[in-house]
Formats: sequence, C-alpha cells, structure tokens
Amino acid sequence: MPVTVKQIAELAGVSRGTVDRALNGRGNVRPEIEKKILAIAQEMGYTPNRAGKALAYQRKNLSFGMIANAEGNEFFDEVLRGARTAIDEYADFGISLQIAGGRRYDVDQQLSQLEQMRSAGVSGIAISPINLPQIEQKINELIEQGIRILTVNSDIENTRRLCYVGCNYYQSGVTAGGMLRLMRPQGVRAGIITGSVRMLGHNHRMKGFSDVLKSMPDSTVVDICESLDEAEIAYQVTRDMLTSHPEINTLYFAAAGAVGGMQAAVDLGLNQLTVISCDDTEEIRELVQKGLIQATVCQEPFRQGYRAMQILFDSIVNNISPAEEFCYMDNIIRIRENL
Amino acid sequence: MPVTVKQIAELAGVSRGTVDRALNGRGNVRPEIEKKILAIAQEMGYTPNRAGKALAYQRKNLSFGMIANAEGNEFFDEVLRGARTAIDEYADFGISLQIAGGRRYDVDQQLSQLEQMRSAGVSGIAISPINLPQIEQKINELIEQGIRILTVNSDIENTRRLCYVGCNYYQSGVTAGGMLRLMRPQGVRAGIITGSVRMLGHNHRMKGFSDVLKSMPDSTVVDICESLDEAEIAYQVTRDMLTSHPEINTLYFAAAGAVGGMQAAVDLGLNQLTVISCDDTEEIRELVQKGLIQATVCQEPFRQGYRAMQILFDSIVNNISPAEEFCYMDNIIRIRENL
DNA sequence: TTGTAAGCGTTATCAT
DNA sequence: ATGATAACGCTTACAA
Repeated sequence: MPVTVKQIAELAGVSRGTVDRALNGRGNVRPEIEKKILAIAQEMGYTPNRAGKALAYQRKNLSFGMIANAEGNEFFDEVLRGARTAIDEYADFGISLQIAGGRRYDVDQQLSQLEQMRSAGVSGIAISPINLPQIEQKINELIEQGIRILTVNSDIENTRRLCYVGCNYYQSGVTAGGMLRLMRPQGVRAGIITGSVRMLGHNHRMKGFSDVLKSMPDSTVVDICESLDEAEIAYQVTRDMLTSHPEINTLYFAAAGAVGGMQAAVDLGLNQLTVISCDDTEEIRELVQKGLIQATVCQEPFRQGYRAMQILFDSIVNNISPAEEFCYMDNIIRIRENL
Repeated sequence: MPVTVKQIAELAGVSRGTVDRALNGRGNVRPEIEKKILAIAQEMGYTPNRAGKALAYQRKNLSFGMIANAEGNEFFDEVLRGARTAIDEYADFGISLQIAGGRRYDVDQQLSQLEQMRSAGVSGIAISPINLPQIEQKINELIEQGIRILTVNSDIENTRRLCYVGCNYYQSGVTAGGMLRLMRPQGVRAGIITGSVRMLGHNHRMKGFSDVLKSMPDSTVVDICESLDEAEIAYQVTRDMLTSHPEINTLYFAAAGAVGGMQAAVDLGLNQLTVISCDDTEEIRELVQKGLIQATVCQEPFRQGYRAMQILFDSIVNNISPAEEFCYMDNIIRIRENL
C-alpha cells in the first residue's frame, strides 16, 4: 500500500499543502516542520503517485523541444518517431513536443531555433548540436535559465547538458571490425569511406574499426576518403579510391554514402569485396538484401528519440537526474537474414 | 486539447455517469442515447485520459500473473525482470504481479498454478505453457471465465489466448545460418545440438538453420543430437558426435547446452570449428569472449516479459486487443565486439 | 507560515 | 434508466 501526501500530513500533524511545500522545496515551511516531514516521507518510502501528478500537471501545459537539423533524413525521422511515441505516453501530463528541423550545419539557424524554444517557454530541449563554441555558449545560457538540455546523436563539450543520448561510435566501429574479423580473418586491405573528418562520431567509428584491424594478421587500412554524406561525392571518391588501390578487398562506410559508393564498386565490376556499413535506411537494406553489403551496424534511432524524451521527463517532472552521463544505444548487427 | 467525458456529457445533454456507462458498454442506457454518445465520442476523437483512469483503477486492486516454470534459470530471470519493470510502470493503477516458478515440465504443477491464479482473482496471465492438451483445456477454461491469457516464449495451440510473445524461432535459426554463410560460405559440415526434438521452438530453429545451409554450396547437416538442456548430457552427445564425424567443421547449438558441448570440443582439441549458439547467458558470453563461440543469436528476454505485461494491460485496462497474433522479438546477433 | 478548497478525468455507489 | 456525488493523489490559488 503506497504512501500518500495525505498520510504524511496526518502523521506530521500538518496539512497536505504544507507537506507538498516541504517535499518539493517550495519554501514557506518552518525548518523544524520541514525536517520532520522529510524524515517521515523518507522513512515511509514515499514516492509520488504518477497519476495524481499527471492530473495536476495538465494545467501547466509544459512543452519539450527537439532540435535536429536534418530535414527529410530517414534516420532522424526515426529519432523523431521515437520522441513522439514517448510524448504520446506523457499525454496525460499535458506535455507537448515542439520540433525544429531545417538545413544541416547552419549555425545561425540552430542558434535562432534555440532562442525560439526559449521564448516559447519549453521546459526541456533535446538537441543534435553543431559542435561549435557559439552553440556551447547558447546552450549554457538556456541551462542557466532553468531549461534542461541534453544532446542526441552527437555531443558537444563544455556545457552543463544533462547527458548524451546516442550511438557509441567507437564501439560501432569495433563491432564493424568484429564482423570483418569473422568474415575475413586475415589479409584485409580496407578502404574507409567516412562522412567528414570533421565529424567526431565518424572519426571514433574509424578508430574503433582500425583498432580491430590492427589485431588481425596481415591487415591494414589502405585509404580513407570523405563522402560528405552526398551520394554523388561518395560515388566519385569511392571510384577513385578503388581505382588507385586495386588491392582493396574490403570497404567500411563509417557514415552515409554506401549507396553512391557501392554503385562505384558495381560499375567497376568488383564483386568480391567485403562491405560493412552503418545504419539501416531503406537504401542500405536493399544493398544488404542484394548481397552487396554483408553487414550493417545500426544504432537504434527510434530508441534515441524515445530515451531523450524519457530523460527530459524524469528530470523535469520527477526531478530525477539521468543515471549516466552517456546513454549509449546498442550496436545492432544486421545481415540479410535478420534485416 | 483532449476531449473529456465531461465535455461529451454536456454536448449530449446527459450526466457523466451516463456517458461512462455508454462508452464502456455497462448497460442501462437508452439505446438512442447510447448511440448519440458514441457518435459524439467518435467524432470528437475521445481517448480516455490515462491518469484519470489510473486514479480510479487504484481501488480495484487488479493483479496479473506470470507462470514460468524455470526456477533459477538465467534466461527467465530476465523475462521476469522485464515483467516487473512493466508492472512498476503501472504502479499508479494499483496493479500487482504474482509470479509462479517451480520445476520444468511438471504438468500437474502448472495446472495447479493456473488454478491458484484463478482463485486469487488475477485479471490476466502470461504463461510459458507446457504443450499438452490438459494445459490447453485449463487455459480455455480460465479464458471462458474472463481471464485474459497470453503465451510467452513458447506457444500452445487450440486455445483462445490473446497472442504469443517471444522468439521467432525459425528466423532465429535463419539468422544463425546467415552468420555461418558469412563466416564459412561453403563446404560446411554441420553438427547440430538441440535441446529436445520434442520442443517445437528448437525444431523451428533447426529448420531455419538447415534451410540456409541448403542454399550454400557443398554444405550439409551431418548429424543432430539432443542435450536435454543438461551440461553433462550435452558434453557426452557432442563428444560422441564429433568423434564419429571427424569431418564436422561447424556446430550449431539450437538451445542451451553450449557450455557442455564446447567443453567436449576443447577436450578433443578441436579449435578450428565455427560455432554458433543461442542466447547470451553469462556462460555463453564467456565462450564468445574466449573466441570458442563466434556468434550467438539472442531473443530479448527482458522485452518478452515487458511486452507481455504491456499487452495484458492494454487488453484489460484499455480494452485494446494486440495488433498481431504473434508478437516476435528481434533476433539480435552478438559477437565478441558487441556483447 | 499554514490551512482550505477546488480542480484535473475517470469510475463507482447510491439515490431517484 | 439516469443523475448526483464522492473518491483516487497531487498541486495551487487564496484565505487566514
């Protein structure tokens, strides 16, 4: 039988209002009474009833924000779907979700989106931040004003963000390397196609992949090139790489770009390559289905969005801080048979 | 702004009580009024507020039951953990969980557990059933009396159970076969160690695995043996199999038994085997870590328990039937690098 | 500083 | 058959 505010009030010989003030540190309670109330609550193992809270919270009309600058990106659509699913589960708290999309890598846009969220009065924000000092500063400014902020999918330093929710990029690379180890245990000549060497996550993936490679006999990374996440560029750089390094027998796509890149391999008539990629967009799935990609390492985008909202909720509504600073998703291996 | 019973009542010109009776089919409402109310609710897109419901449900003191006869089984512990986690999230509905454990394969025990749940007045039961007619009959009897029942991890036929929640065994076998395809694309001579040929799930796994093997050049299943999920038996039958078929280069453990089986392989000095197993108990993880098992195909036990409770809840509290008759978990591939 | 009372949405009981 | 009312637990505006 769970303890209620009412019971605590009776035991402490005060009213429910006073208990509420004490429990939630709203002030205006005589210190000795406050102590007594907290002690009783502690001893009886009081946990607020979620339903009661929800009903009362409705009138507050809280809202959360999500900033992910990746218009029409299939991956981020999943993240958003996860976020919406979580928010739907908080419907009885009257919490709504504001979403800001837009172009990638546009600093001014992201700054103004943050500002707009602030003036809209959101209580918390999940953001996939551009890794620049101006953004750091703006984030800290909002946090200063009491807004809870966490990062999703990519992280940023020097801020007091609640936590990071997303891929463990290094381990993603290690896992890709592990699949390679099982498929081609030696004599690997790998070409890596990354998104951008300026993207921390992509670099961590490459590091993880390379670290595994180093432990394998007679295996090396031959070359690295950048796709900038564009199919045409991916096509060209992959084609160039494969042409100038005919010894390459393995490709690792550490970011988007597999579609363009594999087209190059097909055009060059290379069908003995071992290929590993990231994520499972529709296009990637097709390539896995066709056998052009042997395995792809995925990062649970849905859960990223879901967990992000869950953590904001716990922080704002229940005043519970995230258990870990880094909330990593699982690195899921997909092959043709378990797509 | 969500619609409430109160609003519907005003619009229909009746009291909240009447709306409640109409909406929940409790009877005692004039048919014309009932129709009108339902129409309004439909049109306005009424969905009951979860928090309000929770508060009201508290006094009902509902309870769910879980029957899994596998005392101290690491796998089922995870299923139970998932179930408990879900129930904790329904704490504000005042729902509790009754768990029945005990010995495996004891029909009388399971029958009496079902009976005990009934007399304890549970509203729903998740059961990992023994696949026998007596159990079928008992399950149908309870369902007849209004108790919602679903199966977890193993299924049973000829019942009106809500749905099955658990492993897609066939696809689990296919996935294992897929990993083999990537690691040893041809010339496979496979030995399979199953749990029991009387276990449907194990058979489906073998079928899936064999189907993939058939599509691979020069590959066959050499022999199949039963471990009965006991380490010592697994040791002996694996040892016998490997001794009488020295051509075996691949092992597939379609159930528990990998620990005993791999001990046999080690004792025989066979260290070039490709080995695939199921699940990720502590012992399996060790074997993967050591490199004796290359990959293991897991079935999300936590989520099985969690989903089972979620489906019971939706059925009982929200009167929503499960979307699919088969609620399959994902088949997760684990290798050393993403354990 | 503290208490009172109303309100959130749903359900159940008791009158009518 | 229907309506009125209270109850669930929490928050808060207002009164004392």
